Amino acid sequence: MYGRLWMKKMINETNDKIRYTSYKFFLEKGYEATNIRDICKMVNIKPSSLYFYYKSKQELFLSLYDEIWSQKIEFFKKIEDGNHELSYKYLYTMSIEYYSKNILNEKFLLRYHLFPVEEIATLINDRFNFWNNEENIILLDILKKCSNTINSEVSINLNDFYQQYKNFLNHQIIDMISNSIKPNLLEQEKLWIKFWNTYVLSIQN
Amino acid sequence: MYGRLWMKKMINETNDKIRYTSYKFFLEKGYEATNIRDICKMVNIKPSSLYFYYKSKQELFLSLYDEIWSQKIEFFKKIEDGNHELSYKYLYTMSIEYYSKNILNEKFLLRYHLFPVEEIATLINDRFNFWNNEENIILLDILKKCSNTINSEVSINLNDFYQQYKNFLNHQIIDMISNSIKPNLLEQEKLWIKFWNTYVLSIQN
DNA sequence: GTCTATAAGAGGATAGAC
DNA sequence: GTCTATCCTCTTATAGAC
Repeated sequence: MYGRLWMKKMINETNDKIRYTSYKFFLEKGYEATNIRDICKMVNIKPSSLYFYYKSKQELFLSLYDEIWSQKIEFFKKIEDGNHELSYKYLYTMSIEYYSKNILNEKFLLRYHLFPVEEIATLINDRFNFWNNEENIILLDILKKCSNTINSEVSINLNDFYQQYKNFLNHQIIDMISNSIKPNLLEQEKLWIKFWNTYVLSIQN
Repeated sequence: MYGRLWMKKMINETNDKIRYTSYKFFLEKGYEATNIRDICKMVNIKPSSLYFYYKSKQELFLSLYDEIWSQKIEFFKKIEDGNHELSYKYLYTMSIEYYSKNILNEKFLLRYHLFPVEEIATLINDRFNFWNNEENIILLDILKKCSNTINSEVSINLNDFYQQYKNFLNHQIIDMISNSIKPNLLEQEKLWIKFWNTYVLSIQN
């Protein structure tokens, strides 16, 4: 279940039900197979009532899509501005914690990134580029701070490291999505050490 | 483009056009967003003609799904029965060659595995289990032969190795699908060495 | 085998009352 | 805000002629 402001939830309960229900449908059945009538049946309203909140199915979907991204960005902003000392390992640990807690959000994003819906493809693509760019900026900022705080014996090319790190994380996210299980702490530790050693090894050649 | 017997192609041209067109639609637009009318427009026939070949949209889809799996199984059977000396590295090289050549088939399978279509979910699931089991049997047979031909200094648990090997391959397939690029031979070589070294290292602990 | 014609229903969306 | 009623379009699938 994706997070929402508690206050907002109390202001308008129907809208929250709509959002929660349609999120689940868009995630599991997909955009085309999700229909307004079924959403409304779950929420116990008539279709015309939904159109009071959203002018179209598209608008409803895009609003959810943006909220998922926005929530992720906020999480990493908090890490950057938090008072915990930043390190590569800490960023990785926090990321895995976020992704395993919000793995359905990642499944949602993956679905519409890998298999775009024609009707909204260009809209989604624009939004993806925007949010992905936001994420890149924040993560590169965090990585920069990491490289400043530790006095590392290896000098790292941040852009290059970021690419490999992202690839490493993406594989784990895919595994979580397809296996529906979270890696335990020991496995995480092992995977990180393996990644780190391999990376350091590769740049020393 | 997925392969077909040349003879079969000549026997019935319309059916091949239907199969080729619907394959592309099911792959790119998805099952729900693909409609019979659009397929028929591309093939230059009327919808009622399509129902001469297939009794329903489901049947058409399932027929394509099975052909994709069947083709893959045939490839690995040929490797097993071929006269080339079997080794882990050879299997890997041949697999990558197959996957990069037929990456759209893998995208097709991934799509309906990760995001099942409700209407046909149980049917697809049964078929997936069947074909996946076939693949496991053949690949384990090949791996067994590999472990026999080489006089390896490390003794390998085949089932364990197979799991890790499959995981390793799956990550590369996902990368090919999302990046739409094939890894070059040098990268393949590097990835394999990395995988092999890490695996041997891990079983020595 | 391919066509015309059409049944039968599902889906997105709106008008206007309360 | 939520309802009833309804419009219009799209979709799978069939009947029956050629």
